[in-house]
Amino acid sequence: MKENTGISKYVMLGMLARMPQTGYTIKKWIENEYSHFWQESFGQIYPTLKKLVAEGLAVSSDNTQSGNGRGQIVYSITDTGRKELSDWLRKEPKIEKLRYEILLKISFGENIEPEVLLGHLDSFIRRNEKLVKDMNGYIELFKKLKEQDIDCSYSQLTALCGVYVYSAMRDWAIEAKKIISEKGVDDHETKGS
Amino acid sequence: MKENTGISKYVMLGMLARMPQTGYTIKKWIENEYSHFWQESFGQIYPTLKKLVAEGLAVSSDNTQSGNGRGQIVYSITDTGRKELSDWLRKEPKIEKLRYEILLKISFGENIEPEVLLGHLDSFIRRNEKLVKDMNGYIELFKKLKEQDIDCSYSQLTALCGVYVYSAMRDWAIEAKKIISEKGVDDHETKGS
DNA sequence: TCACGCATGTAAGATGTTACATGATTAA
DNA sequence: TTAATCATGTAACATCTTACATGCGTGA
Repeated sequence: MKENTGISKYVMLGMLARMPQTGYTIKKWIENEYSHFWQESFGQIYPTLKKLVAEGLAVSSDNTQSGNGRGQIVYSITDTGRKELSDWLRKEPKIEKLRYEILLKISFGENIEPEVLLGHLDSFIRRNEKLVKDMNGYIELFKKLKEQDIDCSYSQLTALCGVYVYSAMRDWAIEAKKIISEKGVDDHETKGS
Repeated sequence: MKENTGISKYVMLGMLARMPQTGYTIKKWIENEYSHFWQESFGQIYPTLKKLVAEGLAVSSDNTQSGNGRGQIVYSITDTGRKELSDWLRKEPKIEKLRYEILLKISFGENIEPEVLLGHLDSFIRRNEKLVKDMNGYIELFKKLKEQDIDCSYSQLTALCGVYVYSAMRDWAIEAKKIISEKGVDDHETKGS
């Protein structure tokens, strides 16, 4: 019973709850819509999907040679799978693992010229600006889909979270640049290497 | 040459660049000051520290029975270690791995009663409020230390980032609650289980 | 004496990524 | 015909967490 692939299992279940899908399309969804808070690789997806079937949480309709490519495998969620998913959804979420390499580098900033940090912050700002734009793009898309009676309100909420967080990151980086360039430079000079 | 323990190696180097330390104190620092953007476990720390010594990036002064406990091992960074650290600091940071379980659950929200989501968001808000408070506490502490000529400006910057991000998270969650309770409830009702 | 904090360490397992292999279809 | 995209999969490796074992010092 302790043989699951951690949370990936529930990610797959949640994706299949939307509609029957292939591992490939699940990957695409996660890349596009989820990248700002979750990521999965094929090396996780395909084995997990097989496990779901083995556990009776999904069924695979092997459409060999039907569609395109080498014969795609469409997975659908079962009732047991839906039950498993909603049980998990009820549990209080706790995993919040973030690893921001840039913050690590900033925090070790006294070991490097401030100009290097300013450079890192510049690309960080650009990256976050792009992400905010992307997220707003998704929100617009979801709004349009809603006009066609396709409801994506929950995905829209996560995109909104992206807007909030990426904007905050950008604002922080701008402020950090200001603080570093105002007083960080002479700091390093007086110390030398 | 591909035998490093990933980024943990540089985290250790950065910690030792501040002052000679034991693995235990490094863990404490990371838990307190870094938890919002990085985490390391003893299972990573101790082996990594040994590797640093093997690679000549640090030296261990084995103060057996000197301090308290079973005999602590104090590690210090070498010149080669400092060089390695600053080389790494120069490289553009890219790792940004975040896994927010709560966003996953929100995005699968249509499979559960909205009340469950509202509950998750409530504890999320409380958690972020506490974190903002903690971060502000650190900033105050760092300011006081600066009056005593102990410079923590770079750590202060990362704490500031915490303030920005956690505030954004809290604000988003408040907004999300509003959106869900305004229209999410009847949505689920019309669908049934 | 007993619990707790300090302190180090390892083994096992869980988790995750990367690189590779395969091969069909589609569009240029 | 060639490249890209669709599509599945595995093996090797890298990484990370968890649980455990050890044991001293300090204060209640």
